[in-house]
Amino acid sequence: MGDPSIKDVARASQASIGTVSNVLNHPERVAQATQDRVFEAIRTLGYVRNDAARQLRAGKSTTLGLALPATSNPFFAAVAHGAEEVAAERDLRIVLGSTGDTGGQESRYLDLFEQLRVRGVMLSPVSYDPSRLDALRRRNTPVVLIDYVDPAMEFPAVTVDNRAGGYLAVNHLIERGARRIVFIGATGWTHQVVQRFAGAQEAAGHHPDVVLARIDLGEMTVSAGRALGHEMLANWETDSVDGIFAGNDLIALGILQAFVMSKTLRVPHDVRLVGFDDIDFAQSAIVPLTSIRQPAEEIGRAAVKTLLTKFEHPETPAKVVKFEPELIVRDSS
Amino acid sequence: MGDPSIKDVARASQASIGTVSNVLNHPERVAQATQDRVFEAIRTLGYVRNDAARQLRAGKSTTLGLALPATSNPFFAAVAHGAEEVAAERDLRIVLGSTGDTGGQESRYLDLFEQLRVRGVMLSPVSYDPSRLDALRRRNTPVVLIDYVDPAMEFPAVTVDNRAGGYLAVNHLIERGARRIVFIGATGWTHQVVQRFAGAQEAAGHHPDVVLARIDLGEMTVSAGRALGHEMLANWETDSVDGIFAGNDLIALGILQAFVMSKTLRVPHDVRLVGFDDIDFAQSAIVPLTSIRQPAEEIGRAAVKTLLTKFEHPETPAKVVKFEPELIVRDSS
DNA sequence: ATGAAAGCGCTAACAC
DNA sequence: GTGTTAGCGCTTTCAT
Repeated sequence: MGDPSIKDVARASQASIGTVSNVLNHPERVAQATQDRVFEAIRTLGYVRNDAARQLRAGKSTTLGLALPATSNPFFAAVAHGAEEVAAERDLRIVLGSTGDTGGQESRYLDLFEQLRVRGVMLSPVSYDPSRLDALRRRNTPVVLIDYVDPAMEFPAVTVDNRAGGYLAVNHLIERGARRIVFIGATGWTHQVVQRFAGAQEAAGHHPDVVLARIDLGEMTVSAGRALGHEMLANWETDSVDGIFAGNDLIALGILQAFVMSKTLRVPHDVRLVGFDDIDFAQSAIVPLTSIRQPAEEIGRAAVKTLLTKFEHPETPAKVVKFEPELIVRDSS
Repeated sequence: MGDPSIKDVARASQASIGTVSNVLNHPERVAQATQDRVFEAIRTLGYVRNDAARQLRAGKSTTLGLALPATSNPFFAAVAHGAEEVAAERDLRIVLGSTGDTGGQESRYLDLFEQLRVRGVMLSPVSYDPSRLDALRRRNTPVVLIDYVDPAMEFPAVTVDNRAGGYLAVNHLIERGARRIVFIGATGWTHQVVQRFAGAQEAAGHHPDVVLARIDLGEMTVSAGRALGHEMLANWETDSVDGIFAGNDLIALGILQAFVMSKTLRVPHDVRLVGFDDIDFAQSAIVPLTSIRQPAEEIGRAAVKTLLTKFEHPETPAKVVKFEPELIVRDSS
């Protein structure tokens, strides 16, 4: 037979099911002696509340959906960590989804969140589809965008000024003497990457003698970066590139590794390298990595807080929380 | 008003509730024309299945619980990734919990899993409590242990031979000439760490001239390692330590960083350093890190597969899948 | 091929 | 303080 239900507890403790429910949810309404009997029965039966039944009854869940491009990237892991921290304080749980750099799983997780009737959704969109989010809004599920501001300003957002970050990175590269710079992005560009490149272009635009190229990877991982690094080495023509701005730290670390292993190219002597995110491992890299820092945990915390505000004041107009990126100079540049 | 339910769909499509349900779950029983009408209504109404109601009716969920010590550690993130991969193939979803190095949240997540009526639990126990797991077994929820074999062999497990890993690490250190070795663990030792130390002791035991000490950290993170590194530097007496075996790569990377920054201690010249896990970032470390590799994603995949087997053949006796760790020699030793 | 109805476990409204 | 009951949305007999 199945799990003990509230009905079994009622029988065992000689109370009605309503009373058992009250013991659990409004103990102050129940006599002490009854409570004792009920708790005793709960213990001996090993009763545990059935969350599905509760939720069905309540009509809404106590879960938040969080969809991020790549949870294995320490940057996003930190965002999730910050979010969990705040959520836990309110006894909210988080269902975390990894949508993939290319967003292939994005729609799948949104489906899941809808089926789960999550109380709110936090999404770092890869393939931004407003109609998808409209559906959420029609069911009154608050949505917060992470690292994307929708042009119509319909949804609140928590972002970092990626464009400014891109500017900082390339401007720094130029100040350090780089003139032939390449930006490493990814095909199926996420909005973030587009913005970083835009900032990079702006910085390069101020200097007529600077050339800014770009290369797209299939995914923004260490191994993709490493593969690219080896490829660049194989085709290296002296002076072809003297500055690299990697779309994220994983790529930067991969490239760095390839260069250092080969021993033919020194960083920063031959090529200057800047990453993005400033993950923890950037500073313990083989050549400590110059990077653009984003406050990962804070972003996660702010996203949950925005949701909490929406719960309490549904009519709050969409607000954008914007963090400023920071250039962290280390040895790689 | 709330979300559209199956009832609304039934009304809008002039079909009964039962028929709508059949369209969704057993389309072959329903005439094509009816199906078309139903799907049309689903679309216009924006109907989405209510997972809570489904689950209540079914009596069980389609979710797996996975509790790991620290999801921000790339090693565990990779384990989770492997698990998700296999789970997704079977349309199972995973609720991931971070129990904390000290296991403070372990019980909390087990509670959650019980309330959720998850179909199976994967647990890397920090504070192993058999009675807690017995409760799960009484409700016929399969459990797989990760990186821990319970002495009674009541639960299947997926493990790496941590003891062998510890042996490999210290044996290697000794072969490279280290004689005064220190192991860095954590208070509230997890079973894994205990085993690693046991293996370390065994290796040291073969060499009468080798001294093996140990230091415990509050948590096994990069910053805890870095703090320890600075402390060690401050109290450095020449020749006091010539080999360090860190309980995991995060600690090793932190120590490494402290040493390299100070420039007074060279790795491996003055101290040889070995980590554990072989996370991706170990090879791009400032001094590429020698480490003991564990097949993270495979562990995750094996855990889910073990659960799947239990679903299909509940009476299968508990089996232990054991992976062998591998010494990866890089520059730090 | 379709419809009617029971019931999963729970909470809240109401009656006593 | 305690008990009774309706109903959340769904799937599944069982009739028709």
